[in-house]
Amino acid sequence: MRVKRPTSFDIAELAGVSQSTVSRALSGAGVVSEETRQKVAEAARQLNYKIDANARNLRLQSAKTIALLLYEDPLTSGSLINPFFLSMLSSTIKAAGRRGYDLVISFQDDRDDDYVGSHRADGIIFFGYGDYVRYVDRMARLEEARIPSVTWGPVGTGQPGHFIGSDNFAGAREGVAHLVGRGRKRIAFLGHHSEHTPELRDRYLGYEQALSDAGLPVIPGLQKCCDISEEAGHREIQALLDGGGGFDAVFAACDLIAIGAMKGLRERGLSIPGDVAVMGFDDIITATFTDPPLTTVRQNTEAAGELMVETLLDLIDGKSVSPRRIPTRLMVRGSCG
Amino acid sequence: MRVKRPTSFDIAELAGVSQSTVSRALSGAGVVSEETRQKVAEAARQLNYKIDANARNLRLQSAKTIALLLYEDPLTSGSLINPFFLSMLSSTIKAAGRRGYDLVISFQDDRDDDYVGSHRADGIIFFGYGDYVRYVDRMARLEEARIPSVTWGPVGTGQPGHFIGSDNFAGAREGVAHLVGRGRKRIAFLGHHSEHTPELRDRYLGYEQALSDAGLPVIPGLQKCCDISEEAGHREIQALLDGGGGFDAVFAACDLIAIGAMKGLRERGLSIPGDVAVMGFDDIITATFTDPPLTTVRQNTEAAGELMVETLLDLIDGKSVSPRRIPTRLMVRGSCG
DNA sequence: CTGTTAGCGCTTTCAC
DNA sequence: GTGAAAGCGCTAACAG
Repeated sequence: MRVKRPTSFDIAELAGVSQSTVSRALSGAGVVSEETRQKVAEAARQLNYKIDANARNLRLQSAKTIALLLYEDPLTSGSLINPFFLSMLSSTIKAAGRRGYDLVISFQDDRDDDYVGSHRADGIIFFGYGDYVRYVDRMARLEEARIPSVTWGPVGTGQPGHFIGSDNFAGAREGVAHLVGRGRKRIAFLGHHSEHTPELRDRYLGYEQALSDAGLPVIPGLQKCCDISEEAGHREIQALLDGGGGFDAVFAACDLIAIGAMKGLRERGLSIPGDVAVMGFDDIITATFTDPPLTTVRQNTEAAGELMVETLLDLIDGKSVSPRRIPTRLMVRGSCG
Repeated sequence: MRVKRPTSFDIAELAGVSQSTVSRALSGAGVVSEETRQKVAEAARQLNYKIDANARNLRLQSAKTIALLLYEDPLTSGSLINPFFLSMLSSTIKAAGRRGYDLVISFQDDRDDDYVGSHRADGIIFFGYGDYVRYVDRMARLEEARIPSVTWGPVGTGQPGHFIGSDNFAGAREGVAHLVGRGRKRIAFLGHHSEHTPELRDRYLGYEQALSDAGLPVIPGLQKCCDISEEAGHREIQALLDGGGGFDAVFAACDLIAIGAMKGLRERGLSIPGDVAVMGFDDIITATFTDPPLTTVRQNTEAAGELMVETLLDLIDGKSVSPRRIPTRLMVRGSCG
């Protein structure tokens, strides 16, 4: 099955120049006369020549490739089925492509230093709602091994590593302020808020801040730990209702939770937003198609992918980088009145 | 930033053997005494040695990598936001990983022969609801260039290339038969059914077949061309209703369309499944969380990823392969009564 | 069972 | 502006 592909020597012969000239002409690097460049380009086109990536990368000691490692298994955990990540994935791949980088993807986060150690990738991007406490050691180790890596998520935790993420605190604060502005006073929170998931904790803190801004108390019992899934949202809203309810709005840490919660509310005969307003976070496509459409805090995935790749490539080039928070944007639809 | 990484010579020196012995010991290929193997393994561990992928692949003229090319752009087309593909993506990556292959992903389908031509990948998997007519030439060209490739989707079109896909015809037939069994007689179809999208056409044909099986006519005007998105489903169900309605069930070519259609029906005050039963295709996670939960024809993404990778690797090994249809499974929930 | 040696295809000095 | 030659780190004959 393997087919003999042309090498730069074949091109050289056809173009009547030396192999090194072919390399110079094609890489655009060295100085080559315009005439020679033309000849070489034509010969390459004629033989359908492609530079051998392995040879090139071996010589250059690089890979022109970024490894994208995902914390969680989308098939078993459900977390990554989160359409939000597909959107992130796409923008990241495109950002890398624009800079001539390929992306290899793996769900086995334990292969981190394998990729860079073997020159299969030049750096790593980490993705997913992981347990960040578990990853402190890993980050420290990668840093020590001088493996360039960027992690999506919690910015400003002070732990080792480089981070890019949304401004979760400000986003949540703005969202909950909107709820307050519509007259809601007893706002529940659905999501984790421990140190293990700093992104969600920031959203929780934004929620608290917005209440405090408005002089409203954080009502005990209205905060529920909740995994990132529709199932969990569905389950926890029921727990909240079983616990006596007493809320007129729900701020969910992500859209999937919000969607599950809406299902639970409907099942109990509560109207949205009449009885309970619901707000999400992320702005996945489905948010437009819930009933009513979901008001939510949008994360800018386009900017996110771009910034992560840019930051990683800076790191690979040895430049210094700083963590960055990407602004969110409130998308007002029908679910909050 | 670049760090000097140990080579097999460093390992050889530390272990007190020759470099080629290191290679043999680590690749597991050649014959090496158990004692030597131990020594080498220990030395490698000690220096945190990783085989250089570029050197290895250059030597082996392979890449141990599969390129996954997606027909459409998830950010602009919306089609790939289709959670179904994330599920496929995940199972494919895992199947490849189990066999020691990495996956590079690109949304630029025009880079097809670049990947294999440059030895960056050993073969290609194509993905997405593309316009297959446009791809006949491409497939023929890849075949001629002896580039191993497998395409997800339409099995048995007779066009060049190797295909793996669900049994769309049988799945649709079973689904519509279920609808008929519940007493529905005027069943609309939402989706494309041209030669450009053979997968959807097969679903359409299954729909026709089920009606014919039951002695029911295909009622003119109840079939609507519809893109693969919630937006389109929403739009086209309205067009159908504006055109006079007259249907008691909708068979949607995919879940996203079904979800959009449900929204449209609700907006017109129609009850599901009371007035209109709705059935989808794919079984994305969200199907469980619609109101009512969506009855749908499930595609087996686990088997799909496994089979695509297996087939591609056979092709790479020069083995002959045959197209395969993967059985679907009807998931009965609430939306069809 | 192990060591020596010859490349894989490319980029990049170094001469000219 | 171009050619000759070295060598990136590995695997696989080939000897011994």
